[in-house]
Amino acid sequence: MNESGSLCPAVKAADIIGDKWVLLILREVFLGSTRYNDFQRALPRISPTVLSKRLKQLEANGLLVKKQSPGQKSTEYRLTPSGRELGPIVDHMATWGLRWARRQIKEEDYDVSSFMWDFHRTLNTSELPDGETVICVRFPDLEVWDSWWLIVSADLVDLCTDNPGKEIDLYITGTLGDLVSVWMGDVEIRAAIKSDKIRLNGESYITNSASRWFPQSPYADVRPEHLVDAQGKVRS
Amino acid sequence: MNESGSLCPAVKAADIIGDKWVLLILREVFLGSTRYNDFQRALPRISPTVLSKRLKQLEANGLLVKKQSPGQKSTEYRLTPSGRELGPIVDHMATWGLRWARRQIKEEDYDVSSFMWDFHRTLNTSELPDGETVICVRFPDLEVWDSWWLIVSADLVDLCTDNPGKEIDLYITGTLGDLVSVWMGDVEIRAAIKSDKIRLNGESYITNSASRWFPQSPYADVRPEHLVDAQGKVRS
DNA sequence: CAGTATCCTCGAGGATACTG
DNA sequence: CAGTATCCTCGAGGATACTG
Repeated sequence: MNESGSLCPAVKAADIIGDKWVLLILREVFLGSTRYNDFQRALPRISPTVLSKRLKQLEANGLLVKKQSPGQKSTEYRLTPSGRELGPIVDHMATWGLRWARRQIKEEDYDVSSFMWDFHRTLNTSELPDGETVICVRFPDLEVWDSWWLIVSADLVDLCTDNPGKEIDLYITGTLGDLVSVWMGDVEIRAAIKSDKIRLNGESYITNSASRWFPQSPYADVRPEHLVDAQGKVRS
Repeated sequence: MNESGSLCPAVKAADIIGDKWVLLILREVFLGSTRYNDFQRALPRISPTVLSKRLKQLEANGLLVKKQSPGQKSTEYRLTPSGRELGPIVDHMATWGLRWARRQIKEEDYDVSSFMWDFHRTLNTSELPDGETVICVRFPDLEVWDSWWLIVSADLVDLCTDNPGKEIDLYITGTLGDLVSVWMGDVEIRAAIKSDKIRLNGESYITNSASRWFPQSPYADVRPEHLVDAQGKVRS
């Protein structure tokens, strides 16, 4: 971006904001992130190099300013008036994504690693018993990365691809597609269990409360149709 | 784009529209372009490969549909409802560009070839005499591409980088920066001539009417401040 | 905490010629 | 007219380790 040398304002604007990461970084800023590590944490696997580069570009293009937080040594990225005026674009993009891109998501987009990352982040720990719960997720349809372990405590969910060697409290078994369907809210977990798409093996006090702790996308209950009516804003 | 495999709608949306060419192609569609060659003509040097690829992606992502025009053999790209909903984004982007990106345009963006391309497209031929007028533009500050020829007739302006060997009716001489300033509307042509930034040599009936035929950006008279008040829409 | 440095790969895209 | 095919280059970005 920014190398086209065009004198047309629209082309220039497309140069500046026509980039996936730029859009997502701006969205994070509007959602409240201000620091380098905020972005790194929030953005799915952006590399430090690319994040650094994009932040510099956003600064050079006058959408963000970098400043020291008063009294502290941490640096903050803040929106300039010019950047702030992109709010409607970012907002509209997120709304549009909710209304349309959801249907665009196809089987080939199901990447088990990013799914498991989302999955482990959205587990409702408060509905699981106190103490440590160890969950093993198994995908019989996959040849590699077919087993994952979640070590759940009150405030932390650890995701492992290697067997941690602990006693397993619960096994979740199902194809990637079926687990995604439930996670996305297209199929209810109870229905998936009933039709034997997903199997839960473990203590009944865990399996019986599945509909309360089973992870779901933040957008799972936002059906596109609802969104249209409600004109809802997007929060991640 | 589209390879991230993310299940987050906002990321998916950024994947789909977070691309310079996608944004510019959509803008063209909103401005009325429907055919491959329309886009090729309107978009500054998009290569046929990239244009073809982006159109396919836009189709695959459900923003455009490709169809045969009835009774004819030409194919048209038309907006789907999903694509149509991106109108506000494209509109806002163009407005934003007008308000902010104009100031972002820096000396290093001045590429003489793209400037001359814009320059030759915006020459007001109707204010020049009937018949052929040959104009030579010279940039004393450039070492390469320092001379350009425009062969102007009523309905056609030809841009050449080689001396066509015709008799020159008018010489325009000035630095790239000064010519850009006038073209962008930051400096009036009469003022530039008065201060000797730009020199016109030729028949007085041409030089005297410079303010009528001298090329200007379509955005030259849209001062950012005006745009704020008027909430104007962008037309290229 | 907020990045930079380094190395490496691969694929995007430019140029050009060609085609139903 | 609406693209495709081919070839080539170069630079974007991933991974990883390191730093004031």
